[in-house]
Amino acid sequence: MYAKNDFQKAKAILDARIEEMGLRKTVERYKILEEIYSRDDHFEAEELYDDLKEKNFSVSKATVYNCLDLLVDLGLIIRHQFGNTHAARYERAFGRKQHSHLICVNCNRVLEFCDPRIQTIQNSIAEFYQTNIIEHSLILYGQCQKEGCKHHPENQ
Amino acid sequence: MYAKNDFQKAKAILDARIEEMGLRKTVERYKILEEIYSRDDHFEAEELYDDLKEKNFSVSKATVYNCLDLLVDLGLIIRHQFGNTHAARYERAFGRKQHSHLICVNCNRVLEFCDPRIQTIQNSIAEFYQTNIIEHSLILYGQCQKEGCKHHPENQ
DNA sequence: TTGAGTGCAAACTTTTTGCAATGTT
DNA sequence: AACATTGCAAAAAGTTTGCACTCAA
Repeated sequence: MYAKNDFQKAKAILDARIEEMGLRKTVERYKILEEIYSRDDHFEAEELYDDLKEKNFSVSKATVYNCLDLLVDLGLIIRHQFGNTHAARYERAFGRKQHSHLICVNCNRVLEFCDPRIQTIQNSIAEFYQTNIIEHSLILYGQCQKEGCKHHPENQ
Repeated sequence: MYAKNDFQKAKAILDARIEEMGLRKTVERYKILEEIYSRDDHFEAEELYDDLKEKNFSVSKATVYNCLDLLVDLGLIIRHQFGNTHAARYERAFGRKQHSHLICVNCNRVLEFCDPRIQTIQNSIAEFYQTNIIEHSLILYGQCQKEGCKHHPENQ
């Protein structure tokens, strides 16, 4: 299965980096990584916490947050700060092609899209300002036409 | 003065829309708008609150937040959610040309830049997905070379 | 054995809410 | 006078921290 290979890849990197950094291989870290790689969406820390609890693998929130930080640092997951919600959202880094986000301001649904021109822009700016650019985030806010999207009258 | 005209323009709109919506012309709303239009940066709600207090015009935080929401809705100010800080940041909408942001992950400084290609991308995506796109946000995260930028060793 | 990592609860930060007091219309 | 708006303080929401206990090395 596609996602399973991605998890194996991520796990191998986590393994290697944990050893390299002299950290400990705790059950929690691997369980959390596995849970994340079983998902295909943009989730909040709280959702991950609830999911694990529901699957009878309870971890404390502190551990969830600690682990998310570690996985972001290692590049195994990506953190987003969308403008329409308070909480940070995460997604796995492998097995999903690089993409940008189109957020529906009515129903909060996230649509992913790719456009190679963004990388071109990033390269131009990096060169112009002689700056080392680490990453970019392009978010479009719009109104999706999907069914079930509750259009607020004031947004029409 | 440049910024003063921008404030007058924003104030006129606020005036008109307040009447239109049957809201009340409170001193607070105009003071807050004026304070915002005297600034040229990306500030947090708390900073605005402190500024007003320092100028001997105290408003409650509730009022600051309420007013910021109103001004965003009316398009007189712009709200940003940058990924490196917790709090939302705001800037005035008039008198500043449309721009994107380059954030230094070391010192949190905000550099503004313009690139017309972003609008092109937005238009393509809007057409492709047959979606009404209201706004876009492109944020680049990098390491600036400005003096006083405290480079964290782990980021090098 | 040892100290990194965990769980828990308390603290903290940012934002929202409830309610009585105020002031615009 | 009516009620939208304010101030204040308390609550919420998301995240971080302190500390005692646990378990991987």
